[in-house]
Formats: sequence, C-alpha cells, structure tokens
Amino acid sequence: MEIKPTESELEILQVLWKMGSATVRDVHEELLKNKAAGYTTTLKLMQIMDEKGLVERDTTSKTHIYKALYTQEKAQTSALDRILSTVFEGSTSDLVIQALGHHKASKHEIDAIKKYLEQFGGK
Amino acid sequence: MEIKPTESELEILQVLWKMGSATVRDVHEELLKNKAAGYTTTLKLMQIMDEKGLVERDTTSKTHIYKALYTQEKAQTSALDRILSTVFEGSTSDLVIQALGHHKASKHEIDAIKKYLEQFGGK
DNA sequence: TTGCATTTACGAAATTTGTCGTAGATATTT
DNA sequence: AAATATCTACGACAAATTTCGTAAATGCAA
Repeated sequence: MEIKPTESELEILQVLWKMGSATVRDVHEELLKNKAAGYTTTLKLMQIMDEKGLVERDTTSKTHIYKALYTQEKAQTSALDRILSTVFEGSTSDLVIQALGHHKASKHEIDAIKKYLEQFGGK
Repeated sequence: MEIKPTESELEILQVLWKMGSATVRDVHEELLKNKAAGYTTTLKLMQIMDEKGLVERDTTSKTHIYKALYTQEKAQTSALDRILSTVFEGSTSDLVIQALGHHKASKHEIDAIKKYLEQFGGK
C-alpha cells in the first residue's frame, strides 16, 4: 500500500521530524513562519494524518501530543523512487550527476560522497 | 514564475519526451498501457497544458501535433530542488548517498559518477 | 454524396486537497 | 463559581485537478 503525504502533510511532517513530538499549537506556530493559515486548518490536517497513519497521537491529556510515524528516511526513499521513475528514467547515475551539477555541493560534501563510493564501489 | 506540472501532466510529458512529437491519440494509447482513461480526458489535459505553456502544438492539420516545451532536464532540476528542500534539508550529499544506497547502481553507473567527481572535484 | 469515424472544443460533474466556522468539552484565571 | 481561554470534533465550503459527455467540424470510405 503506497501512502503518499500531500504537500501540506509534508510541511507538517517536516516540523514533526525536527521537533520529535509536538502539539497542534507547536506545529501551527512553526508553519506560520512560512505562510498564513488558520489554527483549525492545521488541526484538521493533523487529524487526517492520524487516520491515514502518517502520525500517531497521545490523547490522554486534553492537548494531544503528535509524533511522526512516516519517517524522514521513508520520505527520502519514496521521493527518490518517484522522481527516479518519472523524470530520470530509472537512471541513478543521471540523478546523482544532475544533483551534483545543479546544486553545488561543498568540498566537504564531495569528499563525503567520494568516501562513500570508495567504501563499496572499490575501484 | 514557478510552473509545476501536475501528476497527470507529468505522465503526458513523459510520453512526449520519449516520442518527441505526438498526437493526442499517440499519447493516449501510451497512457492506456498503465491505466484506464477516456480519450477526451487526455485531450483536455493536453489542451490545458498548451494554455499553460507546458507544450506547444501544430494546428495546421485537423489532427494536432504536440511537443513538450517543458523539458525533461527542467523537470529533473525542479524535482531535485523540491525534494532537496522538503526531505533532505538541503543536503546534496545526503541525497546522493541515499540514492546510491537504496537504488543499487550498476558498476557502470558508479564508474560514471566517480569519473564525474574527479573531473571537477579534483582529489 | 451519403454515411461513418476521428478529432477538437467546451461545459459540467466528480475527486482530491485545503480552508474555515461553529459547537461543545476541558482547562485556567479572576 | 463565573468568566475567559484553549482545545478537539465535525460539517461544510472553496479551490485545484481530473474525468467525461455532447456537439460541431473535418476527413475517409462506401
């Protein structure tokens, strides 16, 4: 079963990933930094995310505490899978080279990648 | 101005990228291989894409000929930008390493990447 | 030329996603 | 305790996207 967070849901997940666990209020305040939105909008979205299983919540107190169930790594893998098949024709090397070319990586990042490659690619 | 193809539009673009130029019928037949859809649905989508400037069409004959204006490379850059900021916190190296880890690249692909890295990263 | 098939144009319904208002419950303050 | 504030639940609206039916135009075949 392929669960795919919508754009708004992804914004909320980003906050949860950063904060670990948070209330609707916490998430909402964070979202406000980027764009206007009503409190109940955020609430409703998070309730739906709970139904979908993207998050879980502790409802023992009046103010519920949310945590992400859909992990950042899952989102990364899923996002890569998707763009790999939709715009890169399945070519990982094309993707990697594009990423390195258009988004200048720092020397430090490049070294990290080289190191990674040697470790398992073994010239 | 940020033009972002919808999911359905992206499916159509994929066909156009592959075929170069194509009629609505061509595209539709191709889409049918993956999922059911009505002919006029595809037609309507492609008309909208024309209005948006995602494609252009030659209307001299009765049967119009479509070409993609939104290039595959543009889609690649845009897709990378998006997931980089939404799920990779801007870290290109994380993205690259994830890509190499989860989607086993062939030896050939790995060599291509190594070559690319040396060329501009200079050991 | 008459009829049949294909295509475009266009309006409208259906779906999905995001937005918000209101009501009721629970907590906090005075 | 009363007033005030905060929170959840929920229904309904709005906007964006997708789907399709119908009509008119064009081309092809009998």
